[in-house]
Amino acid sequence: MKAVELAKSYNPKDFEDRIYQGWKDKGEFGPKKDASGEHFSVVMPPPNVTGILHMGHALNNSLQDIIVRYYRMTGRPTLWVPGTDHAGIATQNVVERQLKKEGLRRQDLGREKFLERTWLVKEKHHDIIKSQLEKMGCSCDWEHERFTMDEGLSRAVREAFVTLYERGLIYKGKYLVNYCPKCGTALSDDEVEYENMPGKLYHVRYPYADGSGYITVATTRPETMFGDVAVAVHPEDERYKEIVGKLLCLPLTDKKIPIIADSFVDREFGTGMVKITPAHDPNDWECGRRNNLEAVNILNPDGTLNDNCPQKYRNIQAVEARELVVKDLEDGGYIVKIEDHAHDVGHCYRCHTVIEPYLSDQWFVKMKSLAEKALAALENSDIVFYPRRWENTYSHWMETIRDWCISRQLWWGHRIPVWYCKDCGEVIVSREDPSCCPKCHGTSLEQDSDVLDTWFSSWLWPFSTLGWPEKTDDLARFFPTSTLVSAYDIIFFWISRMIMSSEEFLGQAPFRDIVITGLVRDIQGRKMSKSLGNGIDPLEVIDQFGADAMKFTLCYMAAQGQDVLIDMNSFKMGSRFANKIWNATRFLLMNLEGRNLVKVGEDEYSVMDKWIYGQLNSTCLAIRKAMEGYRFNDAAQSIYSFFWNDFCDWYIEESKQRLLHGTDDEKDRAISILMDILESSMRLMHPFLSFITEEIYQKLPNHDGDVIVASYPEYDGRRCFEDAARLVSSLQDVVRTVRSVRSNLQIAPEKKLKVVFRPSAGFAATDLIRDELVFVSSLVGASSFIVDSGSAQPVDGAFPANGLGYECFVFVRDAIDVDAEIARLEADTAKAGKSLAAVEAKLSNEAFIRNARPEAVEKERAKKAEFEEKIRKNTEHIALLSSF
RNA sequence: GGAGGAUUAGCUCAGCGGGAGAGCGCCUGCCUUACAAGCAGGAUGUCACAAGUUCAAUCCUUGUAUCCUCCA
Repeated sequence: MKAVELAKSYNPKDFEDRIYQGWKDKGEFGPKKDASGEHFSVVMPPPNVTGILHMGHALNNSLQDIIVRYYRMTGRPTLWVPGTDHAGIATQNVVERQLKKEGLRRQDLGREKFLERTWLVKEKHHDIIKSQLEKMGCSCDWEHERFTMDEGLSRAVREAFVTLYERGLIYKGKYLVNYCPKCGTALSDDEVEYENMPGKLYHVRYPYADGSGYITVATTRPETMFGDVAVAVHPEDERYKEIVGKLLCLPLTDKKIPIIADSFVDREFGTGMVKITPAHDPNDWECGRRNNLEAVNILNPDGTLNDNCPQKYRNIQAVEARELVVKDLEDGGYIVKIEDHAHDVGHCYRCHTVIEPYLSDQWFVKMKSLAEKALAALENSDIVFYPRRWENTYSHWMETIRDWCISRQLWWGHRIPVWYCKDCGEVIVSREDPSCCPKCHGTSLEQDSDVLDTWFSSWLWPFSTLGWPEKTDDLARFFPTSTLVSAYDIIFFWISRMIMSSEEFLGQAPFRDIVITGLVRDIQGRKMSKSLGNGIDPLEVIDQFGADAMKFTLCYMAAQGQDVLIDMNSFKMGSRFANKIWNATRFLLMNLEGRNLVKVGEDEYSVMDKWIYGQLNSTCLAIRKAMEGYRFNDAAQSIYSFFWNDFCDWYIEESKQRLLHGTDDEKDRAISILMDILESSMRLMHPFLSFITEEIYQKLPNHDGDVIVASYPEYDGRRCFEDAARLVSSLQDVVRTVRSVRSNLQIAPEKKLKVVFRPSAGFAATDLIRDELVFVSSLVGASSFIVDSGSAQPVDGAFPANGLGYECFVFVRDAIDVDAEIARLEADTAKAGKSLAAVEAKLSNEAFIRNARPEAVEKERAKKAEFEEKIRKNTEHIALLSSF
């Protein structure tokens, strides 16, 4: 057999793109036609089509890719559906910003032209996103790619809307919505972000209508007083019991408003009296509804005061009107005082403009019955969150859910499938575009101008992408999906709603396992954001370290649900590991020269062979368990320590003896086992380091097809080789002990010394050490390594060291720092003394002997013996050293 | 106001009812014929604080402190 040449250093750019293209060309990402068993399917949380993927996407998609590749290799029919989201407001904002640079508004183009332009922007950004996902190595099935405004998904949106309407779950109503004046649209409650901001609290006198004095109310927004319809006090507030029902004069107007009682009033806040402005405050809105109060809207859609206000203030922006109103109130003697007052102000989650509560016509979904089904799904364990603690958050949201405002005053999105007949006023809600009014047969129909909230399409994602409402094969085969991986910031927006829609339309949960990842933050724990400039571009990471290094590092750091704090340097970890894999492979492939691969039977295994196979085997088990619990960091750590610490540091090192100096037969057997482990390792590591393992796998003489579709190594209970594990562990201990002596004495590596190894009677690894004498000698730099089980060898003048069940004597004649070594031994003895005292205290405690598990007691006894031996030997060694 | 999370090595973080861990960083020595992106050795911790449960607590319970997030 010929050696295989590998480039001298690991350079992911040499092969990552090529490998990805190869997988794509061969159609490896789609579900195998002949795969059997339970399906495994995942839908990718669709990124906003106008966004560039950030590290959060990298984390999320890396984890999905790991899961998907893992299950694909276990042989299950596996599907990962990619796609993008039309992101109504965000995308429309992008296009409007472009227009603004050209001095245009969307109205100048008109709806149709504007949408044409938006589609172009969408296409461009979509291509960027797709190429980013490809660069990352995501093994999603591009044949199944979807976009929320695809024809099929649009049909699903209509089906959902009309079905809900038919079930009486959709209604249009006057409602106080969160209105973003900049985006010009209503927002759902969840799309409002609150931020504590400085403001003022104005204490204003409202005189009694009968002239008998005045009361004082506190408000942060005096300009809304023209919309006041009442002043409320707490019903149990003793101070104000007498005045409930009295009328007040609204200053600056000739309006009369009553004093009412409502328990939502906070008695401690301000004067304990609040003005009620139902059209401009959510709490007041609720209060107004409870008390049958009119809602007086005082704003125009552009944020100026309207005709419900006195002439003087009309058509002035609210902020300016406030100053004017305050001045007039002051002039009229109505202001008692003005205090600084910080309070939470709602901002648009897209453009961060201050939200204005605004009374308007909107479409809503009644959420109560939907939420009940979604809650039941959790109670029945149809869905499970990883980690579990998110289940509380989910239930709480479901229990306190409010109706969902789904209309948006935008152009980019799914048009609401409602038409109004201009002739008879009939409202038509239809799956198909109607050509005439079903009631009067008039043909002048006008479609509702609003579009639906983007989440109204993405909440259907797990089944709309599989063809729903059609009864497709995909739907039958891959629904419900298996696992959803998402960050916690969209549990409410998206995850919860998917569960509701799926329960409502398909009668089952859309997925079982919900994996909630942390957020990616910078090294100081701050969110990565454009304004801070602390973002890390995944493409830059890939450029610098490779996609495998990025994925492995993220996986290694993604402890269940914890935020991931990273900087550029973090990725060195994955990069070094990949380099290690590369070089270990390079070494092994070099050694193929002139060799024949042979089958080595289990009965021919050496202890070291058994050990490495056992380590491989237990790693398989560890990974399986980690994957089942979505403990990605555990899986990554298992792989890392197996490949690097076990395979490279010990097994390959041990093999070198035979590889370099063995007979042909020994060399053949050595390389055969090495190649076998390497081949298994590539399969084992492939989900976590996909490109490098494929690149290497293709070069292995013992490979079969592509690793991406190879079978995943399975745990085999019969191949644990626990005895070998114990023996090798002892051997490693001996090596470390001698090395430590040398290192402490600063003996140069090239200086070979005689070592006498003196095992105590019970030491199990004596035979192994005899068998591995050459290996052990080379590792400890011994000129001769004498196993002295009968204590026959003189050790006078040798430097002593002890370990678990043995002593070593290193023959070193050069000047050594005896004092330092004595000090070290004394410290060690003191530490052992402490440990011994603790153990003895335990053992002399009757309660411990009585109550503790027998194994625990046994272990303590063993520890006691161990510490005693250590102290005894240390004492001897100190004496020995003192005589130097 | 409610809920959740965090507090372990210099940094970022795992972990666990019975002898404190990883990566990075640091110190020392090595270019040992795969890898200096490497190898070997080493130092560093009242596991936030206080009570309780337990034979045994870094781990479980409660409280306190500090920090973070979400919801209202």
